[in-house]
Amino acid sequence: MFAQVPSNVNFPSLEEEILAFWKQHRIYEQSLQQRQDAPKFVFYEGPPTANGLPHPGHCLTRAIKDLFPRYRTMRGYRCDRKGGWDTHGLPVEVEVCKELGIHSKEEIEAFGVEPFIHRCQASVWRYMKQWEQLTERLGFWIHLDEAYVTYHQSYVESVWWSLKHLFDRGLLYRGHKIVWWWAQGGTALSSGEVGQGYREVADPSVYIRFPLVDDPNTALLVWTTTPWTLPSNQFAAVHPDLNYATIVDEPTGQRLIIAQALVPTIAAKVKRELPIESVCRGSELVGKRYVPPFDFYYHGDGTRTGQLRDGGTQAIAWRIVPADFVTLDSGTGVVHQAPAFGEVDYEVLIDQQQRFAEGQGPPLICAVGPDGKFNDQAPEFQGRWVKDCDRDINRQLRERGLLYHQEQYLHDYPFCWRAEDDPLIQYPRQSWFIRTTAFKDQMLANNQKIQWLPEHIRSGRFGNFLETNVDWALSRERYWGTPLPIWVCDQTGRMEAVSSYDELLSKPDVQGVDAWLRAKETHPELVEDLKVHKPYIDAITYASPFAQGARMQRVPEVIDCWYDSGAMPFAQWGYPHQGRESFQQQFPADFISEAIDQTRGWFYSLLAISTMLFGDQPAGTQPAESAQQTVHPYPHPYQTCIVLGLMLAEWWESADGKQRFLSESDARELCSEKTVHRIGKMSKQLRNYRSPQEIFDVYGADALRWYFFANQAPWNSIIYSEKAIKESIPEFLLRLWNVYSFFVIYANIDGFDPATRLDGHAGQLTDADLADAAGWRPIDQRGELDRWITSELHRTVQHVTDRMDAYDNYGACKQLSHFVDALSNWYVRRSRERFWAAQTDSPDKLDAYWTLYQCLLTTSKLIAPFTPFLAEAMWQNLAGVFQQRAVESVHLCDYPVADPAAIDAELATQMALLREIASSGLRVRMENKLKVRQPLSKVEVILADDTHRTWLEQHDGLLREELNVKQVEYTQQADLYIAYQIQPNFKRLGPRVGKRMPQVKQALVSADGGKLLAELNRAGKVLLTVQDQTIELDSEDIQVRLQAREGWAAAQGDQSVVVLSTELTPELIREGLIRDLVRLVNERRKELDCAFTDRIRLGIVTESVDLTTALRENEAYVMNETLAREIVGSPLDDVSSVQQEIAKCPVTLFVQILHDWNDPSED
RNA sequence: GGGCGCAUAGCUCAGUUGGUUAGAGCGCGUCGCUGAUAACGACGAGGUCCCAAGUUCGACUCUUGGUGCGCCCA
Repeated sequence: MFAQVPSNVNFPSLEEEILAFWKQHRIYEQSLQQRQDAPKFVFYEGPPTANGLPHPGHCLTRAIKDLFPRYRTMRGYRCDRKGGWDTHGLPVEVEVCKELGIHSKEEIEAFGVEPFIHRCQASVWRYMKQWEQLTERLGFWIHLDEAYVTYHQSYVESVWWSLKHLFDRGLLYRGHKIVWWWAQGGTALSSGEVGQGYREVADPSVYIRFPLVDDPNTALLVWTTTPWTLPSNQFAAVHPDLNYATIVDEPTGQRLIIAQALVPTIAAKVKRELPIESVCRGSELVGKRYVPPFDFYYHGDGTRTGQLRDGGTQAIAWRIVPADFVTLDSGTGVVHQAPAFGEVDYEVLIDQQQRFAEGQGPPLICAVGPDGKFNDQAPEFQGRWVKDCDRDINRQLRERGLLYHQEQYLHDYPFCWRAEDDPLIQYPRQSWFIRTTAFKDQMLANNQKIQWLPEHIRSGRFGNFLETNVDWALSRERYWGTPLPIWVCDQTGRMEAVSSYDELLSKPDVQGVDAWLRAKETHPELVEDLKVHKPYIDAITYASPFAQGARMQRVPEVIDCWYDSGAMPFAQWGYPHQGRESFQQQFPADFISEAIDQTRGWFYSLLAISTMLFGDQPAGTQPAESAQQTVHPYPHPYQTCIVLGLMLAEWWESADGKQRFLSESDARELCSEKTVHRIGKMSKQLRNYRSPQEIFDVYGADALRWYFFANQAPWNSIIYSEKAIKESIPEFLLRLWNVYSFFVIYANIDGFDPATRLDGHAGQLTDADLADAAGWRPIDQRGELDRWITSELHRTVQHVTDRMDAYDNYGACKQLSHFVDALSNWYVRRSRERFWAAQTDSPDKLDAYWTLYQCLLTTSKLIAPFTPFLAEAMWQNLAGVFQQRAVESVHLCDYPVADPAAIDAELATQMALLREIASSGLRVRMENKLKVRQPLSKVEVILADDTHRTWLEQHDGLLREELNVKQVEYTQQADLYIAYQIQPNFKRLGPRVGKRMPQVKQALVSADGGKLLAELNRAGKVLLTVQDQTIELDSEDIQVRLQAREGWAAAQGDQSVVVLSTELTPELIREGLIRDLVRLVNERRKELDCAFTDRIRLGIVTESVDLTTALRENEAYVMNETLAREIVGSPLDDVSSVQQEIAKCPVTLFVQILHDWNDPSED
């Protein structure tokens, strides 16, 4: 016997039971164990950070990350799933700072770097519990207890190894980077932080004259909103392809050079005519020298020249340079360049430097200190905050006649998000870079080979990003991160990289290890991993190999935590210091997935690091002896990447936006005014989404998973809609559950127990496993309906595996839904009579049970990767009857394989046609208000073609039942009911008739369809004359449409027209009354909570003669349908009655349950 | 400002190498079914397939140019 299935199933509590079962029986571990020697399917976990709470977006990534490994495991692969945690970086530091109530780096240093990083290390585990709970509850199978952790010593040392590798090959170098700098706090801000702090402010907008050296009465006119950068001016940039005008400023007689297109704009600003004297191309201006507004640098270097690489000499600075970024959107078309304070300006400087021989080019000049105050190179302003000097600078320029025009300029400018009054400035900082640009071609080649989903990522967002690659700015001037493993000689400045802690300790005359030892003594609880972190690692010095008596000291920086995560393919194993074999086996990954925001994050860091370490090397790079690597063929380190869309929140808010509701019904109930439906970003502050835990508790993890998988392609953005999640229950989960429950109810009633019908091993309960069971017949011996649903099942298996092999979960889910619908709404619906049949062991009934049983077992395997809980619940019961003889869990089964022999395409077509006819029939009934309970004498069907007619005639039993008619006739007199409309088969004829298509169409449509078809049937072809040319058409060249004629109770489908006989005889009417009666009695049975098998006594009191007659004629039928042992025409004593109406006549029903009836064999 | 993506029913989305009647689910309405039943079925209303031009016998689909929205980057 199967366990009873509750009809009001509670999925969340069911799931909790399944979780306990998996844990107790170690199903996940077993699923790996039994694939011990199978081919690998490699999955990489993109590490989340556990110092924030998991939110719904993480559920999506974790669900997708679970789906494909589960699927591949069932398909016969071994898929190890090692977890991972990202633990370094600024967000962790910020969290700790919040906790301590401090902000700036000074405050951190005052607090002490040592206790600070202790807190960072503790903080990264703050929400560990919640993450573990979410992971488990969602059904995400992954080894969290063996997860890699980016701060672990072994991980850090792997990263060190890779950096040493790059350093030794000259790919890791020190340079400058222009950063958004919080001068008061002494720190750079990430772009995210900068983005938070934009505010609209009014800045001075000034137009300054830069007189030409050769022609002091002519000046470049430049525009800036940051006068304080003028003392650090190095160049003026023009666009080489723009036209520049020399204009005369009449009051002074001075000439000015500006972009020709901007002359009217400038003229409007100064409110006077600016006559153009001459025009030239920007390229003609390039190289001209000018006098900068301040001579802090100019007085020493103004005439200095340097050797150019391709011969000749040139002034190192204060001349016009070409630049493509110059636009006509604002300013004058001549752009002031202060490379210290702007990224593009800095690139101009680098370009210029590269034109000169080594050491001859322009240096970076910068009159401002890291504190944001002018330094000693601008003595006049020294010690003053730069922004405070704007006014004085302007006044001075005006006095010197250089300020041509001044106004106010409103624009967005970033301020520090932690100190609102502090404007940020762009500022050059020394930084370490990885020369990724040298690998651009290799990265592009690697990228070409990656299977991106969606595909456009390859040449789109990701490809473009690679095309515009700039060197990776690796270092961070922070505290909690992987320390940059480079030690520098305090005398020569020469450097070397170190690849492990042991290597460091083996250096000559190592000192400073005691810093860690002392810390460990005072805090024995400190984890050993901290010794490779700041400040302990900074304390370690050793004797320099470069100079006698010199010491090697580590550089102060830590690295970008994106590098950590990108190093995970090898660092998760501690490679190459350990885990060499694991790395070899688990590289590259077959599959990874994250959301689209990782394009420039993890997807890039993985690809860049892997390409540099394990890819082809660009010509000219020196292989490092220390790290000979095997070159792996592309793609690596991942072959397939699903790029998930963003997850959005849905909520309702009041017109003023003050009240927010998470569901429409709440909004209606709780808000008096009209509410607005909103879709937007998830926001912790707005609290515009429910926590995943709430969703699990109310709807369950399967509902959430199915919603994610089945509702849209994964790369589309997805709305975290509670309503839609809720709806996935009736749409799929409950529909399948009902079929399953139906099966169990009747199997138990009839005592259909597969376990008693089969001896020995039952295994995975495949067709082959069940073939020896008593009463089991091969599919081809079963009835049409059984063969049809089996064919549908195998077709579904085929399509689902095809889709899943292509990483298309959405397509796979559609197939699954379609199958469950067919199973529920056609197979079970049309088979009900067979399950109710009295004889419990007729071959037909057993066929029905075996067929449905096998469909359900296979479905539970098919859905196992998608909705693992429901799949397991079904398996535990359906296979559970075999106890130890069957596989313990559906997740230990192989994924079903389609048997092509079981797929019957013709039968599928025929059944589809049958369903179309049934559907049309129901429609005619409705249009003519003939309810289905009223039997009708006849339905006539006209087919568009006769191919399947014989089959249909043989299977009209289904139609008779479904449509409740006595007779189905495939009529010969089609012309009476329908007209044929002939259309060309455009796809087929298009290439043949081309431009004549409109005429062909006209000819066909206006022809007599009936005649044309008759001719076609007779001769196999017809001739059509169009524009004096004859075209021969065969039956495939045309499409036939049927059109029901007016005046009949008819409905048309694609392939058929159904005509209903609406004539009602008294006999038919009486039969209809009986069907009504049966329904009312059964409704009463239900009210009385009858068991399915309870027998009753029935009393019927009515004055309707028709009904009484009908009852007399159909007594046996009524008794059978209602399980009545006796029917009387009078009230039953002590039995409560119900008052009903049949055909507008009052009827009183008495239903008495016969509890003493206990012999099921009697019927 | 640049890159990428999206735009189809009230909502969320499909739409397969261009083929002439553009679909699904939900929602809404009507009707029906009823021992799977807090399910289910049928039908209906609802579409300038964002706009414009082009290519073509034929464009939701291809090309170009716009408009709007989103994301990433500046």
